[in-house]
Amino acid sequence: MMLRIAPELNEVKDIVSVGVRNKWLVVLLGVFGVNYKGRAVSELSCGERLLIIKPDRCVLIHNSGGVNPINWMREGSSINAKLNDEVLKIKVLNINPREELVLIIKKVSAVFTNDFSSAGELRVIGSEADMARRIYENPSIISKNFRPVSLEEQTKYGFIDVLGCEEKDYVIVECKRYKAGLSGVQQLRRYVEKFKKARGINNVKGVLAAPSITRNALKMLNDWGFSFKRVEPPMHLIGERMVQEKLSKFLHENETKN
Amino acid sequence: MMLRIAPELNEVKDIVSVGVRNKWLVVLLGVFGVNYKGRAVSELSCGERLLIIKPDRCVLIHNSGGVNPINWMREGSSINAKLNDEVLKIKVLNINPREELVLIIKKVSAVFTNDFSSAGELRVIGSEADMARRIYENPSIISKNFRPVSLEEQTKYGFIDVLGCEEKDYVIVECKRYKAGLSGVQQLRRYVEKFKKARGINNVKGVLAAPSITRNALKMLNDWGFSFKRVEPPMHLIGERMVQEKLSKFLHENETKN
DNA sequence: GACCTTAGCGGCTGC
DNA sequence: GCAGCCGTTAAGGTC
Repeated sequence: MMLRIAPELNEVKDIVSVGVRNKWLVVLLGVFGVNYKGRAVSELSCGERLLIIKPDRCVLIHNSGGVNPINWMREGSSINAKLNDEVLKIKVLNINPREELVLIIKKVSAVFTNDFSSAGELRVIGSEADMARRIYENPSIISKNFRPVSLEEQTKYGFIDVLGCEEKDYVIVECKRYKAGLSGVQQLRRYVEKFKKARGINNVKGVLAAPSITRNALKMLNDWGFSFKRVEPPMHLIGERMVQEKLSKFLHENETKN
Repeated sequence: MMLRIAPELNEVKDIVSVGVRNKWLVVLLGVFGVNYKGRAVSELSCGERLLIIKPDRCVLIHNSGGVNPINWMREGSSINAKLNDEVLKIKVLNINPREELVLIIKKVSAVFTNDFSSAGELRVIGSEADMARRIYENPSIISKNFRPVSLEEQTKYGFIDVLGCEEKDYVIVECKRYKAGLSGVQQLRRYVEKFKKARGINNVKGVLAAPSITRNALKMLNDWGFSFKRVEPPMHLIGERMVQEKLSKFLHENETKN
């Protein structure tokens, strides 16, 4: 572990170099500007920012607000620090795609490096896939006669969340976790059209399943002869009223399925 | 500024509380688990992680790899730390939407808090809007007879990147910065259809402008009678061969336009 | 506030 | 590797 408060830039250079070499975590709070050139070109004028270099050698530069970094480089970059002309220049390179990030560091309030071991994965409930699975397992959500056939059926034009039938008709269900918008309708439309064409049939219904839908999207849906099915968001099952026991059970079931 | 290496949890509590109260930056490297409940539900088992609380009170939890946080809360959350049963519990709350994040901290390697002033914004060149502007200003990119009429024209169904005409026909251009896919075709299709309907006309062409296009997307584009126009990515202008002077000029022009 | 879109999207999955 | 798409998407703009 290494740490300096208000260090000289040559000390910073050493700490960053050690951290990068050892694949440790590096955290630096300081004043610097950033130039990026790669998938776009960006310029970030000098100011107080937080620099993070992770063991996997991805680089994050954070402003004082916002969830997303204002600049970043993805994992596997090569990182080089060098002192010149009263500033510390950190150059970060990636190939494929070729990208370059340059930090011009003028002043550092604090810099820190330490081992940072990797830890377990996240488990999430309430995704679109959970929603599709719920429909698959409780087909009456869609209609009395709905009989699900497959889940996340792969096609060349994307995958169909739930495919099923209703008496003699095929039914394609597209799920959206929250309010459905135009793009959801377009997606459904694409699947229905391609499905009809691929099988040379015409009796294919389209259903958009979501907790709600925007006005425009509903209009478009109707224009195309599809229907909207109001479905509780995937979170519904695990809402406030749900007891902890149920949650654990759900989590466990979910886990065993993956 | 406050800092502790391998602190006791009660010290951590104090530092976090001070940092949050003063709207400072808080950085903590330690061993903890995270539970999130809000737009979804997630469970993150105990492990070594990096916690960041920003002055705007957004909260980031990072694993040792990856650009994105593994858990987070958006700005404006309320944050409360309390010691109980040999662990430090940090509860983060947001309303609208109602979300809750709970950290169970078992061990801390380092914790740090410091003022973190906000700094300037990022300037980016090479966006889709830049691409549309280039076409608007250099209409021959689309065709000899293309006459642009408007840029980013707003409609109820999304905005049209470039609208123009070719002799007696209207032309709607949808730009994509990189390889265009199915959704770009669908977008174009939507704009063309709605435009036709809104004006009660039929002579509307659709052009998808991008550096390249996927096979499926091209097929769909052709099926719908639209055309593909290969256009250099917005980065082209500012590629390797471009001298620094030109870049500065471009940056400056861009600036004066915004 | 509703709605739509982009993003240096990131990251995952299936082929 | 390409292709398509979800995401606790985030963030920004317009109506």
